[in-house]
Amino acid sequence: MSKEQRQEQERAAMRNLILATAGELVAEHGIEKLSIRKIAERMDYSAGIIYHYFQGKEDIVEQLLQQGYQNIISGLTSPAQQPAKPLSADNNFRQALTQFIRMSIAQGPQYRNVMLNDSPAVLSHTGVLDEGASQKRNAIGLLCSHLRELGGTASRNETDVELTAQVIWSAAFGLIIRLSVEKNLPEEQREALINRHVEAMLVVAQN
Amino acid sequence: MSKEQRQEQERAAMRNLILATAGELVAEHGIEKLSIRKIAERMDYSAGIIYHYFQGKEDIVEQLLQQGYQNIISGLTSPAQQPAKPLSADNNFRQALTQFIRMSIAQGPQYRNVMLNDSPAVLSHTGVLDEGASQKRNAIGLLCSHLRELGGTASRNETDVELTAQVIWSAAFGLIIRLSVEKNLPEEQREALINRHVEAMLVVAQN
Amino acid sequence: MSKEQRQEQERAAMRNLILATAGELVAEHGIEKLSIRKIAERMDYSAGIIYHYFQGKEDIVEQLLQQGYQNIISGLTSPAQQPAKPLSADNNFRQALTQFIRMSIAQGPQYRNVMLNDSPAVLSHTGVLDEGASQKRNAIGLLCSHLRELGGTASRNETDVELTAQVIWSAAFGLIIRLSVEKNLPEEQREALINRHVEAMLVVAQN
Amino acid sequence: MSKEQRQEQERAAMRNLILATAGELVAEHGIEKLSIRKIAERMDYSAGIIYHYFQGKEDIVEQLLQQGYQNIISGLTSPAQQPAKPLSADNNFRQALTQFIRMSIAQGPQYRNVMLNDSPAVLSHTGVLDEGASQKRNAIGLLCSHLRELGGTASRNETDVELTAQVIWSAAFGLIIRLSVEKNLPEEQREALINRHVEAMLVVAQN
DNA sequence: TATGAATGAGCCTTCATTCAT
DNA sequence: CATGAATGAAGGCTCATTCAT
Repeated sequence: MSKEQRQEQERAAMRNLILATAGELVAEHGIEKLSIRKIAERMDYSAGIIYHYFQGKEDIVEQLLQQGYQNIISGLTSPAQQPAKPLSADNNFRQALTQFIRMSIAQGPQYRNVMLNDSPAVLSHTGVLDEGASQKRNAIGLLCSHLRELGGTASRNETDVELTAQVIWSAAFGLIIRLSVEKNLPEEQREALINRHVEAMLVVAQN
Repeated sequence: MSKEQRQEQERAAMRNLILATAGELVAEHGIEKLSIRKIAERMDYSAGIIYHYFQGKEDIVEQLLQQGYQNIISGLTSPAQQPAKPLSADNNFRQALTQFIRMSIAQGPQYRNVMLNDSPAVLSHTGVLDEGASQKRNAIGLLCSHLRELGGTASRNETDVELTAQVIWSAAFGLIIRLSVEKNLPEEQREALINRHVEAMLVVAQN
Repeated sequence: MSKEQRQEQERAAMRNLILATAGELVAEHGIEKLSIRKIAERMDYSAGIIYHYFQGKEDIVEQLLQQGYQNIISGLTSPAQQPAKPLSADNNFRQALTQFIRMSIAQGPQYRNVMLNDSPAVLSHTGVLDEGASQKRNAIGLLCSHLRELGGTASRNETDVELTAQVIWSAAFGLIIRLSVEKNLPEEQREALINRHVEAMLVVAQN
Repeated sequence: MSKEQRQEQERAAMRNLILATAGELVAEHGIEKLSIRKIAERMDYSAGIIYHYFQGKEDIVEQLLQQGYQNIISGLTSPAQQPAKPLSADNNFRQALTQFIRMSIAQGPQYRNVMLNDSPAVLSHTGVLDEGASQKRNAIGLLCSHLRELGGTASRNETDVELTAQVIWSAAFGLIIRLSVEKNLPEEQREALINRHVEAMLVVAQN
């Protein structure tokens, strides 16, 4: 058993090494330029060996996207779940949204790769606009909680809350993508935009 | 002259056919998979002939993007410039924003190709987040006008107005992209999201 | 008749234009890079028309070489045949050889193209080393005359004179080619080499 | 180790096979017509494999030239350095020059490829006409030694000796190239020309 | 006479993938 | 487990040549 376990572990380690290396290359040159050979070359392995650990290039790309998705998800939810010190509802919202934006930007190019991918397989993990998303997506669910906490929600039914959360989420998404596309903006302008965005969304949330 | 005209026309027709075919392929498999050979194959022509009409692949891609860009631009400005009957400021804003969203969506995949392209050449036409964008981008400039009209602007300086316009623009951008990625949403949900978005942005604009 | 003549003349003019243009291109980029399209482009004609005047690329190249050969030949013989003022036999030889070298260099790249071409067709015009060349090649014949004039020939039979002429000719040829290959030599060095060469060959001729 | 060695050897063998095949093709159709595909085709391999052994076409051509260059160099220097039995200065010169000519001719087409190549990279190894070449080129240096030994040098300064060596070298070069271009000369004529050339150059050297 | 459309072959190169070892 | 040889397809591009007009 010990032997089998070790083998299993080594296999997993190799798979991770491959994925990590692939990730680096994607980050550097974009997913379209990714090639098995380049992965192997950077790992100082031969190209053939990769086929012992993955079925082919598609397999690797798929795993990469899923992994990317998990990073994104975990990056989003964990901090929000731990508001070290409960602040006012306003500030809770501000902090959660800001963190959402900053964490997403921090993901780098992977965020774009994942969130702009429209293959059904990926979308089943990343879709947020369908009715009922608040149940399936932590991010939307969390936003709904914030909205309820902020009170302007008295007159709203559940559907309305969810729609508002989706609108806020996609607004943030737009800013994140835009900042990633217009990648040469001065730091100050980026900050100003994020701040103005958060304030604007707070107004939406309160209304 | 008639002859020359006909020739010129045929030449233009061929160029358009090539661009259209390229457009199809891009819509189907993404711009990265576009290849001269595939264009020719789908047109039932030999690959070489394409070099009679374009200088190379780059040329084609560029034309494709510019064409896309021009559609987008014209889609944006013209309707807003013709508010058939001046309505209330509120409704003006609602209508302009809704049209902006719908027109962008109507562009189809080309909108994504253009607006997510981060090459400097394209960005010089599509960038909207830098300081001073209200002077260079009709869309931002128009939004600024709307914001001033809506009054909540009393306390705002010019910079603030621009920032708000940029925040609203990128929020709409996020929704548009999201709707294009999550392309299988039910019609009703799409409508609900757009409506909720417009109302939310109105609140932002008035505030 | 007048009409036919005119046509014939125009046809010849066009052929010459094509050959001249091809010659330019060869001089600029080497014969290997010559292409029908580039000829046509530089002439501001379409590529197809060239096939009205020549059978194909090979045809053009062949004509070009022959023309080049004729330039070379005419360059060589005419000045030597007109020693304006008869000098001493020594100086006659010096002048003839120097002119041979300078004229050949003046031909530019065409000299190399022609004289290094080893196709039978070209060789039948440019070969100088076979027995009896003094009868068929003006250059060798002329050198033989000079050798006889210079006297050291008393002890030589005809074959020996021809061999000596061929040795001198190929020695000059070697210098010419070398100067064309080592194209960045300082002017002074070139002159020094030519002078030393001529003096050396004079010694050979006198001996 | 045995295994590694074998692999290394096989790799080298393949590289040599490629270079040899390339050499054949160059000899047959000239270096300008050389193509990766043709090399592979003649080897009964696929074109791609060649990129396992060489970085690209340029790499192959370079190796080919260097190989040719080294053959030429080694052919030149070694015999001259081993005058088995010191003969008279006259005969030393005769033997050295004859060997130089015969060895160069023995190189076959490669000699032409190398010595007529005017790219700076190659010229830096093959240039012989610049001032000071006697220090950098064994062939010229050796000729200078011979010239000094032959005595006629009393009245010559160093520059003059070098120039004479260069003139003799380029004369031999001319004969070599000419014999390679006029490749169908009868054997006897070739021999007669070489002999006459050597005698003529001896006169130059002695004078 | 002259054009421009069109083709098919060829070029160099990269790549995913397979396989014997 | 790991390698390196090998292939076949694909990609961008240039070219000689043909042909209808």
